Amino acid sequence: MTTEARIPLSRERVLRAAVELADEHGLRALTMRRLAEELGAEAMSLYYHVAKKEDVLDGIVDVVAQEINDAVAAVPPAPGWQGAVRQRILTARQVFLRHRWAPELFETRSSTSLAVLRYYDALVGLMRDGGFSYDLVHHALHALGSRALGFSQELFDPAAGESADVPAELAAQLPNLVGMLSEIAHDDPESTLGWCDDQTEFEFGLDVILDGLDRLRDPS
Amino acid sequence: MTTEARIPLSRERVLRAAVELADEHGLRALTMRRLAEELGAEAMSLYYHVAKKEDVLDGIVDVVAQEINDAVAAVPPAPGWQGAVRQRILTARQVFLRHRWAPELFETRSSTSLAVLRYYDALVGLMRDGGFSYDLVHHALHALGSRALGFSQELFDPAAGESADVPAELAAQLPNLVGMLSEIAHDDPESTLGWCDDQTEFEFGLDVILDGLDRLRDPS
DNA sequence: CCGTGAATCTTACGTCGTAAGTCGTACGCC
DNA sequence: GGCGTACGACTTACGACGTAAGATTCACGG
Repeated sequence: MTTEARIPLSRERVLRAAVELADEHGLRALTMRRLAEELGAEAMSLYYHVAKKEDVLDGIVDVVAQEINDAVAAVPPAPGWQGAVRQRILTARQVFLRHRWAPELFETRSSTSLAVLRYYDALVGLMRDGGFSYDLVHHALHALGSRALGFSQELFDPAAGESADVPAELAAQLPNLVGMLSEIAHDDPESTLGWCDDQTEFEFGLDVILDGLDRLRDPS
Repeated sequence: MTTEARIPLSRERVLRAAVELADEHGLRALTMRRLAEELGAEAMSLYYHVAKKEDVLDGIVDVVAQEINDAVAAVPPAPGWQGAVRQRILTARQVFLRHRWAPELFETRSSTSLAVLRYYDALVGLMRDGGFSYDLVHHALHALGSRALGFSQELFDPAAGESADVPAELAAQLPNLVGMLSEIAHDDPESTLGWCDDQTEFEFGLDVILDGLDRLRDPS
């Protein structure tokens, strides 16, 4: 079944296959052996093009970051610092939605991918143009956290409770939470996924922060 | 060297040892064999008290969450919804500072530890008392994200650049970032760690969000 | 035709989580 | 007191992982 002609391996091809593998089967499935198999090669052959597995992980972070930079470059900037930053971040978010495994990786990597730095550099530029001091930009980046890149870890409730039957005895211990969940479920009849729309919530949180930052700029 | 009398294993003892091991040597050192060794037992013996490694991880998340609940319970509540929430979150943060590995674990676990739910329940209660609708509380939890629990992943700059020598050619590609970093370094003579203080930044971001949320409450 | 160097494969080691089975010992019951 | 029983721990073993070391293939210029 070696019908595939004979495309030689290369760092690029390895990283591309790694991204594809993670997209389709998750980060946990991304092992050197599986990756080699996907490329029709043996595990050890990858090591000629890649230093070690960590190098692969750093590499695919960089691939995604470049994809983000390409995406934001393709969209004409919205007016106003806040519009421009908002648009940039939401555009970046689209890329993360295509690579669900990426947030976890971005957060655990201590690396500093050049592409990521370029992304941040442009973001800093937009804020400077909007009248921010370097000091405020610095605070702003910390305040935004991973939101600056376009994602915010859901660390609660994706399917919390599965709507129905909390064990009742447990529900009594969590009156406020149960109250909130039941009311949200009512008020939100045709929400997209489960009982809350990630995209809406992401934008809400983002706007709270951007509005707050806008008020902290030098009075104009 | 079996001088230790004969304390029998138990789920509790296993989880406690796991937390200790992670505290001292990091999450990566937390293997079933190492954990058993720490307890003076064999790896497979742990499986009598614990289903699998995932169970251990879920377990230590719960241990930390309980520690958080104990900590917040020991502090008399500050006045005002904003003060109370702020204090609660900063108190929780102290616990994460004692367990640096915990953020990563909280974020990757899909579990819903009862202790975590209790923490959120109380938080919801504080906001309700402050006049929030359930709907706004729901938005607020999303806006806060992991900040509600007391941490915000640093996904940039911990030692970015190491102060000195960016390769110069690279620096030219990142004018805004380089400008910001150099100025921050000047303006912040005796910062605690590196060139930016995590605690200060965490509080800054938290207050931006809390102030923003306060403005969104029903007018009182 | 034959080195030669780059690209790939083979083999092997140590570590991990854990399935399956074995063994010692404390305790209730006759 | 003797003894089955079952709880709690141990032994052995397997497959998957990352990767070190060395053997092998192959295209190409002399």
